[in-house]
Amino acid sequence: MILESLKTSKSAISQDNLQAQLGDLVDRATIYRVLNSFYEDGVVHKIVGDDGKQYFAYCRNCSEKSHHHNHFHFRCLNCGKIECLPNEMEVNLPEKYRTINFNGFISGYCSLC
Amino acid sequence: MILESLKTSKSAISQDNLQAQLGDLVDRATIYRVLNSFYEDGVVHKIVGDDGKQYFAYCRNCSEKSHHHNHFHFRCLNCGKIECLPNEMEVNLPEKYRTINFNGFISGYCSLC
DNA sequence: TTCAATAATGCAACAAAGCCGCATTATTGA
DNA sequence: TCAATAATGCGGCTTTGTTGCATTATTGAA
Ligand SMILES: [Mn+2]
Ligand SMILES: [Mn+2]
Ligand SMILES: [Zn+2]
Ligand SMILES: [Zn+2]
Repeated sequence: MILESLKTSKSAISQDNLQAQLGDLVDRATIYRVLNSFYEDGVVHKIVGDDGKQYFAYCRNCSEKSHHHNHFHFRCLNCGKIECLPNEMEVNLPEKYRTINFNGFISGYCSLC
Repeated sequence: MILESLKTSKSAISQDNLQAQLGDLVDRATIYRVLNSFYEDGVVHKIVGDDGKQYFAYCRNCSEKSHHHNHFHFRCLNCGKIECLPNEMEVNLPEKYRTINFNGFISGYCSLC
């Protein structure tokens, strides 16, 4: 059920989001565990929002081995939607620096709000 | 004292960071309040790390009215330093979207680690 | 099919980060 | 000088996320 929600959702979703969908069918801890194992298995990517919360989005344009997650995410301060922005980014790190995790996040107002 | 720490620190710092410097001279809640009022007054900028924590960095290349905070921050997973990366970024938002807050964060390993 | 080994879940507790109300203390300025 | 205002400490509270442990479910070899 969680995988289905992730697949069909257009936006990145968080635990409380899923909890609202599932009610008390599934425990809080289980949702977190499932999301984390999806993340470890490369099924979803994880973003930490500027609200300090973790969001998860189904990997769509990723092959098994090569993931492309260097895009920004947008959160509308009014309607709350979290979107993946299309453009993949490149960031110039200083010499010899190595990226492990990219976390690009912008909050603001979407076209409807 | 908090302002002094922010001014002299080369990296963005968090509450627990300051607490370690100040000991129990200043209460936890007060540190948060001071940091937030600096932020509201445009004295510092605030970044939410991919560890979910808030970091604050003294505004260095900002004028009173125009701030330039569209840069990434880097956290070394080994030594823990948080740096402002020099390059200012531009992100293409979809039509009619408006940016309120930019939060670029990369974690990885620095040149020394 | 059966049943022991393994995995997933629920429940409760816990920790970290951050915020807020309220009483107290400090600062300001008329 | 002292009343008004602001800053602080303390305690409690919420939210987010994790973990230990007992229970339940699933798996797969005999
Ligand atoms: Mn991916
Ligand atoms: Mn600034
Ligand atoms: Zn919106
Ligand atoms: Zn380092």
